[in-house]
Amino acid sequence: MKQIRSREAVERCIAASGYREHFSFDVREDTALFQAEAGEYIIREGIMPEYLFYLCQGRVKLCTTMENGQVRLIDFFQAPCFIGEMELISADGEVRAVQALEPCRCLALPLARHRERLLRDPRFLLELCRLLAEKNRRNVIAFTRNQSFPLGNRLASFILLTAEGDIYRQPHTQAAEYLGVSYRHLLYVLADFVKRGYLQKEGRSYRIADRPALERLSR
Amino acid sequence: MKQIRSREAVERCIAASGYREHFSFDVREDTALFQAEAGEYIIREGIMPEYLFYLCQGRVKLCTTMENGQVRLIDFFQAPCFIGEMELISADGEVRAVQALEPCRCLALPLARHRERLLRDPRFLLELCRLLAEKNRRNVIAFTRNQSFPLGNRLASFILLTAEGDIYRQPHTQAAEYLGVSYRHLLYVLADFVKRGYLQKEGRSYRIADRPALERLSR
DNA sequence: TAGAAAATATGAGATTTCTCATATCCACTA
DNA sequence: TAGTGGATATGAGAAATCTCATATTTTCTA
Repeated sequence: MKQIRSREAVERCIAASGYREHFSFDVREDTALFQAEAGEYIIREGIMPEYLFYLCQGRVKLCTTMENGQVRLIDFFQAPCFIGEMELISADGEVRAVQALEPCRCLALPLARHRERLLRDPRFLLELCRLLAEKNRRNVIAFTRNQSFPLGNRLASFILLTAEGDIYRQPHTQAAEYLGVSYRHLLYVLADFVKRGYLQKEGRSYRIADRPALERLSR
Repeated sequence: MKQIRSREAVERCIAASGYREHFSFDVREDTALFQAEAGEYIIREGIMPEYLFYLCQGRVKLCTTMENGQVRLIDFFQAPCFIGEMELISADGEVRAVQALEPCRCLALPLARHRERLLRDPRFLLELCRLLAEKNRRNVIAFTRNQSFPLGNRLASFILLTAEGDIYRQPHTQAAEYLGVSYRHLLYVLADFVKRGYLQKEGRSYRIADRPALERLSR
């Protein structure tokens, strides 16, 4: 992850993202700005992050490694949102990896200097409560909705969510895990999408060939 | 819901449940104690509660009514936990019903007098953040785990979770919705449980006849 | 108290999804 | 460079689950 030192760029991100409103003290001076390319890690699994991040541009995915070594996709987030806030508030839980899905910009507040203050800042904490409650609500809705649709629909959403431009390219193993279906079945439905002309296979990735169709399916 | 006025009973609940540790100010004096019987509502849908509750004994379920009038089960909670905290922090969201599954005792802090203070109390807010983060984690685990098991396993958990004593009696429509399967299929699997001797049908409710088997299934 | 609406129940056939077996391709390492 | 492990791929049959059709029973209400 590359730091962007241009003060002007930092200020622009801060101003455009509503970042400052989440705190009751002035965070501007100590806030750094990072740029992560697609595939790059913003938080590495198991390593307590040194910053509280605020994603102000881009999309990321959250993963964890299971006992058997398999990587499991957990969730997706898009700007604007905090990253690393779970690690901040409950230092006991495992640290899960956050990886950029496309070029991302993150504001970053160093925890070494601000952890204590954040954990005592009622404005920040109330904001966080609200965001967590909102996330909960979204999860419940997404989940209950998901359950009731066959894979075709959920896969369409997943492709649109994770595609970079027109290219879909996620490890099938992870995708199948995340979508809660067998590897085999995922391949069936992907093949079906190709047959219907929604996707075009290009080596080991897929090009979105009929975006409206996918959007219709994902509703 | 009946108020229990015995000061001694209130103090016992407060002491036994770790209630006071969630606040940085003294809540003891203003805290009331309520008793809810099975089936009774602790929070009614759409009506902003007048208290922040803290469940110190019993299990409850969270429901909401959808546009078409159907009632949808969302989640279950057991003591000790807050009830009505989502309504407190984000006053915009709809208020969802909380109903006792068995006799419950709830400590209750009147919001009229304490809302502002709670929303500015860093200790309470940090606690809440932690609980919400924990709930998130649990949800994610439950969701992803659920997805990968056939109904038999999930139904076993569901029966053990919602049974009152040895009697299972939930509206099939709600159960099917919650478990994410069709009404028809739920009935198939219930019939199968009866055939295998896990359950005994008694009129329109079911008696748990082989708890170990259900526990094994629910793992 | 008759009739309507909702919950319970069951059958039959169609879809979705799973398991297992097997083969190829690719990257990495000894 | 041969070999190993992992991801990709595909087939075949079985299991899980759905949809639709249709009764029966309960509950509510006019």
